[in-house]
Amino acid sequence: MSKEITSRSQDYSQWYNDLIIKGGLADYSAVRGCMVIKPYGYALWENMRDVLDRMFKETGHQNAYFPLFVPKSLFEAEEKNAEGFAKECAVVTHYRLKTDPDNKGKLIVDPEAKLEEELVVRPTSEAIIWNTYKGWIQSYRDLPLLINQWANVVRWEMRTRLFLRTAEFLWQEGHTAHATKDEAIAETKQMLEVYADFAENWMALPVVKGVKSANERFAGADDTYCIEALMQDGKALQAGTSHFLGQNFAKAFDVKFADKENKLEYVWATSWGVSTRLIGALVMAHSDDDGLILPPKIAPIQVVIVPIYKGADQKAAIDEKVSAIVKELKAKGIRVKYDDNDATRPGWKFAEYEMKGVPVRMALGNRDLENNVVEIARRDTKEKNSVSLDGIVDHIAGLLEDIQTSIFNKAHDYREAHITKADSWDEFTNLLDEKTGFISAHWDGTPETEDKIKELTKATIRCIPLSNEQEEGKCILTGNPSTQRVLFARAY
RNA sequence: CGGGAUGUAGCGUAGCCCGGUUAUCGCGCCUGCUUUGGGAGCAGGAGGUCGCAAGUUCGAAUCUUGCCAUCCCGACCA
Repeated sequence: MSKEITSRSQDYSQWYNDLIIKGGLADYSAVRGCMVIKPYGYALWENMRDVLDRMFKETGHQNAYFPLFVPKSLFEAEEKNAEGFAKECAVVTHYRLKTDPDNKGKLIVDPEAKLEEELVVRPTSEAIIWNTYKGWIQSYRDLPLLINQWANVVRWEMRTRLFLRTAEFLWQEGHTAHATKDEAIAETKQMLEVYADFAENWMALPVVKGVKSANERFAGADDTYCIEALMQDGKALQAGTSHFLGQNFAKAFDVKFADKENKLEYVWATSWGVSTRLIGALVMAHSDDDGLILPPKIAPIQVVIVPIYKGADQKAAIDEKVSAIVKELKAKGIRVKYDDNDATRPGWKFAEYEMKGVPVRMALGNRDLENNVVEIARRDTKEKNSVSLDGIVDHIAGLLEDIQTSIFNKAHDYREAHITKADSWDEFTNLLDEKTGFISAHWDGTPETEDKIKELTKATIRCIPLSNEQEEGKCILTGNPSTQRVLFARAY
């Protein structure tokens, strides 16, 4: 078995899978298209979830939980939404098995137990939630209604990839109801800012904030705002979306409220979500050929301490020193692991924690104790230094901040270097094939042109950046007049 | 659902073309001793319906047919 992580130049897809499996985040499962998130990967998700959850609550949201199953009649109420997801829905048709009379020890679906109405396993929860909101909202005093749910959803994808696209995935979905259009739009934009803040300041993942074109918009939304990230292979990844749903769901589910003048109005809606896909984004944005590189702020283990010793006496001396350091680090809120497992040797541990992306490693042996120092290695640059044990805790705290900033800057520099303007079709296609990344180009604004470009190049419009400057130009494909550049890329 | 490939121990594989003792090798696993500053060494050991089924044959991992599963490339997608 190869102990090396496959070189990214050879096979990016293989590189990505190796990172996740060898980094201990997840495994393929026995179920088609589904994955098992292992404890280390789940700890990472929990850290991300905790930060996001706090941000949601700080912006006035509450958590709730809605059913996994959506009756088909409810699911189809909002036509565009239903159509958009129809092709990837898992459907429950029966509620019982029975023993197979012809095949001992086997079970068959009991044909007697067919459901009157099929249940759709939620691919997203707008339908069941808006059906519920109908009963919760009567007056403007009930608004705004600001709810988030942490849940799993199922989308029966043809082809799957660990974290990026699995048949079942974990996510959060916010669903809000508002009295006015402006308030709903403000909510949509606010949550986009929350996502961008989380991506950049916690995941060290630089993102472009923007609006989707009509083709890429969420089924049932009037506008889809998104954050787009760039992976190290030059492909874009949608990292989060925030939808302004207009009154589409209110009308589909007949959710009206009495305003101050006692007039009945449909409510205005938003929904927004991020998923375990963010972990995939993290992996592809920061890792190198030696394994994962996790941002300190969300890494399950921020510091690992590896003892190096011969015999019980040396071990005892190291244990004593380390327990004092661990206590101090924990007091500062630093997540530290002392790996004194005697079954594996130091070299093994070094490689192991590098693959897991632990930001800082301390190695402490007899030699160090004599000199009152410790060897500190940072994962991102692989620099190793001998550092005095006096004031070590402050040094580590500073180092963690440095690493957080440093990996953000590295990803940011890469992203900035891969946003390129194209002003002719040849330039556009060459950039896509040779340089990759985001291509900033003029587009005539029609879905037909976007489709044609996708057909010819596999590139899609990732977003129309919010910070876009208005600029006269000609569409890259048709030459028709255009007022602004949009970002194209090949995407996951 | 179209195109391509692959199924041999927990993982990765040799053997298949050209049928013939007890199915190869590495990693991992178990026991013991020695080790421990970058994936340890030695010794011993356990582990197999060769994807499933039928056929050809004295004899099938190997040939034939059917089925199943998985992976890769498309279409679809957070």
